[in-house]
Amino acid sequence: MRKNHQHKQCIKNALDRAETVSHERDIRLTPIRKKVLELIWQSHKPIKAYDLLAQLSTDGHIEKPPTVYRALQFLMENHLIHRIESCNGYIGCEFDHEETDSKFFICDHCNEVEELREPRLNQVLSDTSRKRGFIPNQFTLEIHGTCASCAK
Amino acid sequence: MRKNHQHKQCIKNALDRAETVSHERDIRLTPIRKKVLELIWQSHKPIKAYDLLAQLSTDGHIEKPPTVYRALQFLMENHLIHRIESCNGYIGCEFDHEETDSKFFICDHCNEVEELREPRLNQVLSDTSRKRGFIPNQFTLEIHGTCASCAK
DNA sequence: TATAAAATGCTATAATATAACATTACATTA
DNA sequence: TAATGTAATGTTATATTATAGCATTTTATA
Repeated sequence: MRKNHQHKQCIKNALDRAETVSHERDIRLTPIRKKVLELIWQSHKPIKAYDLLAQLSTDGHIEKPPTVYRALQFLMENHLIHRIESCNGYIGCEFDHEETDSKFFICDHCNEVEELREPRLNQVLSDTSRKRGFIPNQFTLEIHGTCASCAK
Repeated sequence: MRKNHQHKQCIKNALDRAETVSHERDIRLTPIRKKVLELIWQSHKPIKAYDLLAQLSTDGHIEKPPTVYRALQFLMENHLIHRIESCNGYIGCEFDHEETDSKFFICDHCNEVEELREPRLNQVLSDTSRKRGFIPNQFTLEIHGTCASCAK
């Protein structure tokens, strides 16, 4: 669990940032998309598509899978969220980046995820690739283990 | 596509190695498990569970999903194959390692996958983790891009 | 051989994701 | 502002990936 962390503010920052980049890029953060983004930001644990679907549904109205998958696709294309492959879940993007990289620490105790931005690491990954004649296009790094709080 | 590569020999090496470690570790490489491993080694592209299932089935007998998923689980637990998360597919393990690391180059043109063993990279990943107070347990790295053959 | 453990067989179903087409909302410009 | 094209959403159906649970068979060993 993250310490020293005002999560309400964290959510607000994320949504504000999303609004900002949407204006900048002239893309449409529609109510559905914004709601999905907000639900994803409720925690720092990856959330699954069908959990989002359940939370989007109300007594009067049950959302259908394509609704949430389309919103997820939009949010991923615009680098506002990432998919955590090893969890089949989705997480808010913590950085304002354009690259498609996806690098995370995933705590197997509390399930929280922390995004990793480390230019030096990207450099090492690039170098390692090129040394092998491989032209990298996207790095997906998922480091499972125990986070600082859980290790105490 | 890999060059300078005698794939029949490559398959044979892999299966021989599997036999050897099975004896060493006193685990049972049963006919089903061996057949699945052999099918996985037919290429260096990740193969999907239901494609394996189809190939295991004959005119007279259709295999059921648990059969293949159990074989896959056994092979993964014993580090004989890896799951490529970003492809929902399975690939033969190219190294004789005990760690649970899973590090790959994945060519988005020919779909071939090459496993990466690079102690220095592991060191960097470990260091980066520990610097953040994260105790790593398993690295999953999937580098998508263009392989040397396809780049020519 | 008797027995326990491991492996396999089998049915059903859960969990994740997309195709295809209809409808509605929005943006642009005639 | 009406006409039009594009983007977004609604809806139904279905594809894909994976596991639970229990019965039966095989294997290892007492």
